[in-house]
Amino acid sequence: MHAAVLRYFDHVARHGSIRKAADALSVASSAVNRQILRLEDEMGVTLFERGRSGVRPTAAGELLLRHVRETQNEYQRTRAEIASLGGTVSGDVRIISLESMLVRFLPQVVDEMSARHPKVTFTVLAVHPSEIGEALRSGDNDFGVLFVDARHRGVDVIAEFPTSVGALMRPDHPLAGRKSLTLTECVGHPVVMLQDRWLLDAIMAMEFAGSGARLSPRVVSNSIEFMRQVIRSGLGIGFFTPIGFIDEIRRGELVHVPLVEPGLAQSRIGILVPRYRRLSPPARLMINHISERLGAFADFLAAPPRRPKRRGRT
Amino acid sequence: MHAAVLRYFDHVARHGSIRKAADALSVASSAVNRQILRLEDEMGVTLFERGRSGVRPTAAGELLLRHVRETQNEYQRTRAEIASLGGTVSGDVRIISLESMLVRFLPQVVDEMSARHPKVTFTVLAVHPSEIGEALRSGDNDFGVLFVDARHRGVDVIAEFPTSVGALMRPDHPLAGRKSLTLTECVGHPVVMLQDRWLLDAIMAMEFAGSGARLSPRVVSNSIEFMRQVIRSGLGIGFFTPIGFIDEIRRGELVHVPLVEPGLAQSRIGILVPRYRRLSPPARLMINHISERLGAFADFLAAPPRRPKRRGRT
DNA sequence: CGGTGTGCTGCTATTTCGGCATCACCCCGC
DNA sequence: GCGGGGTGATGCCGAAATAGCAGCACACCG
Repeated sequence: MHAAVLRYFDHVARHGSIRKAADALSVASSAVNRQILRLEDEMGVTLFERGRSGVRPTAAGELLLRHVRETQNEYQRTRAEIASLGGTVSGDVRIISLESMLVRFLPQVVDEMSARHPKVTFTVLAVHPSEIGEALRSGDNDFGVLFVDARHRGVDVIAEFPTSVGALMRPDHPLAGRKSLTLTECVGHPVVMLQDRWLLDAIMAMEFAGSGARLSPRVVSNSIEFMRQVIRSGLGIGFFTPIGFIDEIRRGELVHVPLVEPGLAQSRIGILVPRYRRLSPPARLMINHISERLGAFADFLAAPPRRPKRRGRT
Repeated sequence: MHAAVLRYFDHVARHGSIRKAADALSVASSAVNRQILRLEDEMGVTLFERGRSGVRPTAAGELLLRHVRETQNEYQRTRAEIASLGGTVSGDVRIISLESMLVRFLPQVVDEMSARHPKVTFTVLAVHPSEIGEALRSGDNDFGVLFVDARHRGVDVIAEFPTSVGALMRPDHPLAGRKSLTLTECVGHPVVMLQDRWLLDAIMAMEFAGSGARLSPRVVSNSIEFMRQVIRSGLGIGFFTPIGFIDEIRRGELVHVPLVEPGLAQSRIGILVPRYRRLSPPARLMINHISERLGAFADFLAAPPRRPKRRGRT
């Protein structure tokens, strides 16, 4: 429905090059070039600065770019809404997430949603904490499953759940019997650490650094899967939210002891949506589903993991 | 830049007929028809119900229509924003207004703005009070200069000014010397009245009706210009905000005595914008200018003509 | 100095689009 | 019943917009 020049313009801006954009679009570069020139003529201003190694949007180009991308996003959302009139929910749901949610939680939720609504597609991306703000505001994503951070602006938290960040260890670890722990109590026990600023949010990094606790990292990695194996081998304690390890905890292979550090106790995982963004029907369904599943986990964690009795939902 | 089918689709919905829309667009009806058919094929749903006497949007059509119109509005706003980068402000400012503002106030403001920014065009419409909500929410208009009414939802009041609704009369009228009046004090004096629900807002109609004051209307009309002449002839008292008669008041040809009826004292004229609407640069300028001029009038009315004082406002 | 990258531009083929005439249908008034 | 005027849909054809190909001019780099 929308003119091809919208896609061309968007791609050129993304690739920073007319030829690369044309390549990605599978059209001749001359076609893309002429559309851009015609567009500039229509607008009466230059939209790209021509450099020796490509093009870069001018101020006017940025403005028009915002309009073009918003139009494309709204078009997709409108199509999904129209399709949902016929009873079948369809469209693409775009989620940005904490890495820890990508390990167990979101795959399961996506699987369930996908079975229930076969025509819905999913795009789930892990984002670097520094890019969260831009990723939410750009309009490219529907919502995020992230740590709630008051520093985010222009973002609404439409559901949040307490997460007990805690020490993850084998059941035969000396500290495994404790009901709760402080970081200082962990001093002396070997720990496994995450790579800086990734996986765990910057808030937690600050808390760990500011607590004054001297933890001796035996293993450092940025792979949660690697960490999982390391902790199961008994090489040390890991500090995580339990969500990525829910299966091991249920099976009794790992024990999660909540930390009672004052700052960490308030950690919350929330569903964050860009303010003023209209959500597509599948996005709304997905949010409902994630909320439900997160609530179930919160219930499970509130009840002692000794007895793996099922709380409520299926 | 945008595909022609957007305009076609919008016009067809507005006119309720493909042929009429094609006529308004100055294209053959077959062209418009084919574009609509192609659009429906692309969407996979019927967008119009074909009736005996034209077409009517289906639910899916309404959804797409909203997207199309929003896209067109945002495009105009974006163009104005790009144009303002070059220093010259341009674009169309769409205002809905009280009729009383159209008589003296807005023409003057438009004239001043038009002189300062020659490339800005203006669309100023008087709207029936019952249509204010829709007119603001439809996205077709930038803002309204209207009585502030708490019943409006989804609308932000970004500036408001007290208006002293009062009795308008010749200087030689028996009541002309008063500092203030109540409606009951006007009983016995002939008055000229406005036609119901028009010009004066519904609030005021309620107030007039509920005050129990029995006023004898000698002349009833819906034309402010006609009222102006009638009052100047001394046929009676009129009840208006002074804005439409500011020239006569300044020249001493008419006197405006504020009413102290409890409900009426709180009347305010405000600049109302649809919530979440991004304003184009000329619209912002126009709002600033109107605010300034309204503030000047408020000052003029607060202090007798001999001593004009300024209240801070830019 | 050629090699590779960039954006731009004639030329030509193809696709799309618009205009005209026409058809089929429906409703209303005579 | 029967035109007349209204509607949207279609076939045909010319015009306009678009895309593809090849090539140009320029800038960088080793």
